[in-house]
Amino acid sequence: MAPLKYSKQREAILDFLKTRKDHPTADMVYNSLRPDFPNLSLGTVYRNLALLADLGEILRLRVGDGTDHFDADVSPHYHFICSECGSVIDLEMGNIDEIEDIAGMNFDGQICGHVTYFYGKCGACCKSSMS
Amino acid sequence: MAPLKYSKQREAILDFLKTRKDHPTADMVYNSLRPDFPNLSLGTVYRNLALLADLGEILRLRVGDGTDHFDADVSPHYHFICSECGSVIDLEMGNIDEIEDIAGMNFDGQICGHVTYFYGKCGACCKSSMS
DNA sequence: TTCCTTGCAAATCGTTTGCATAATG
DNA sequence: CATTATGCAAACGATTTGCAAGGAA
Repeated sequence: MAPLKYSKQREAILDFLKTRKDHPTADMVYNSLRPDFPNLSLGTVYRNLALLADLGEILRLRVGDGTDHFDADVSPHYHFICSECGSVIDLEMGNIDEIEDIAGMNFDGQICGHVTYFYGKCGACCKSSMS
Repeated sequence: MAPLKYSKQREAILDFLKTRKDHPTADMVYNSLRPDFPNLSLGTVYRNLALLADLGEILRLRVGDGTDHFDADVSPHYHFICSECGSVIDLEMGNIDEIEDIAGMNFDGQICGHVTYFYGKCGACCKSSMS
């Protein structure tokens, strides 16, 4: 559908995301890449993030803070969002796909996916608030 | 904290939400109430929805379609979002709170909540697409 | 040369906010 | 009367888009 041509901006955006585990926003990507691409435009960042997400090369996380976060780790895993500092952290946890079966029991449609975010206070915030 | 005064707009907004099971957006609330309140303003709708959500009288649902949906049913339950028609449907399903325990097992912070949305094709869309 | 991609700026969309006025307690 | 709530419009932040120019195939 889309013959897709190479662009060094897109490559840089994907490479950058792969180096990060903190799930940056479009703006963070933009600002981090500006030193290397002085006339990079925010529009290009948004366009490529959307494209990469559509291709399944990255994940778009709608964590509920108003701005989308992105993750180059597309393997199935879950995220935790700290209610204090807002950081988005990967969770290493067992499979919970059975919740789809539970959800589908009294439902007359097809469930083929779910999105789950966990909330609370992260380790760092727990420590720093030992008041 | 907030001495809260009565307003017929707020009452109408809450009453309206209670009559609906389809989780309207702010704009839907606004348009549905306009016949009764010709000079109701969208700002008032947003202000009251935010207020009611803060008070815990309604739920704000961030289903991922860019606009918030609201639900006057504040009892614990889950939602399904149809990927075809976008409708937001209540699910009657058993408790899955154990996913928080599973998530917390290898995590050094405190997990005190989760948000889960199920996706797929709703009953109506399944029927209408029996191609 | 074709047409995808970029940079830039303007436009959109959902939502929030400032302010003068109206309504509540 | 003290204050909260409203309507209106302007302001906002995140994201998208139109367009002319640049770069890949």
